[in-house]
Amino acid sequence: MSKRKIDETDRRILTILQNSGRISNADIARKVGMAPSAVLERVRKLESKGILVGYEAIVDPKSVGRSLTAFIYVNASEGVGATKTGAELANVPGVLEVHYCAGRDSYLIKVRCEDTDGLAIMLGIIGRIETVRDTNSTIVLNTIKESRAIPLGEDIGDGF
Amino acid sequence: MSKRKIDETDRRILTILQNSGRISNADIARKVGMAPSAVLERVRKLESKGILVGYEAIVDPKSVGRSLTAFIYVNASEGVGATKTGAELANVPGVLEVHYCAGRDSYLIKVRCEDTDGLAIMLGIIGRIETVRDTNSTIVLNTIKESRAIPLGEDIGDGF
DNA sequence: GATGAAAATTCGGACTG
DNA sequence: CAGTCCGAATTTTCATC
Repeated sequence: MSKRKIDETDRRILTILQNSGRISNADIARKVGMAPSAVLERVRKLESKGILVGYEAIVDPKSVGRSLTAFIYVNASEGVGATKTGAELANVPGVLEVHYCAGRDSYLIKVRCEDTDGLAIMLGIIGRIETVRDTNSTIVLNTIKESRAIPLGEDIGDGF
Repeated sequence: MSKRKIDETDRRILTILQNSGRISNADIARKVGMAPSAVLERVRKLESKGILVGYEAIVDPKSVGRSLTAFIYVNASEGVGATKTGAELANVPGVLEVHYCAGRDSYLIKVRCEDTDGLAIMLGIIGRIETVRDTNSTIVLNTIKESRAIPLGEDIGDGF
């Protein structure tokens, strides 16, 4: 079995890639002070181990007519362990995240649409899912930070 | 002023990059059936227009000791328009998203930590921010979908 | 589209724990 | 010896015309 832990070099590579996913392999090598071939080997290994899952370009939502962000609690009437509602929610266009949450017995989803009219349309689509009982929306006025980059300082990711 | 609207080719390029941000320019060109130079020119233009904001590698949170995702409503006692609390929240390690929300007069933040102990530590840090009144946490049991990729079908991104 | 420069990729061999 | 790194050779891509 392969080692589970990643070392300091892996952390540096991952941090670089999290912040600029399209940087060239040669540039990563320069930054970490290693040969490009060695860096590439590590990246491939991180990918095959499932640590590096993928790469996403970040599109400005406002530029493509998705100015409004909202979080919606979706209360579902399905048996514990059922995942049908979650899968259906995930398929609704504009639904970016679907999380099943403790306590509330419901899903928390993150959506993007053009405006409040678009949100109303989405809520209509969601409300028409058979297992959905009701929804509770929170509209985002202003996003201060939005990232997927996980801090990888050795003190944080590893230490406790 | 440059054109605000993006055309079908831009949408195809953006969709490809959203799903595989590290694909080579030549491969994009093959997929859209254009010359690499033309594709590169479009990508550069999308970047300079602020439509393509950046590129992120996606790291599996569980692989780096961040298995627990939680959403926290943070109630702040600050004047309308003040952004200090939001900025402070954004600086807390493990806080990935900070949204200022309508209605609740509070921030909704998304955090990742190792476990419930780590969450307790984060809540302590957040609670120590002067303007923070109280917090309300929702722990994620299971994430069905999590993406930043915005659907760019012409019907959706453009049509209404 | 062509062309020189740069980068990605492959692979054998060396070094290390 | 398994894992990692280097460096040279080859293929591919990039950037500029």
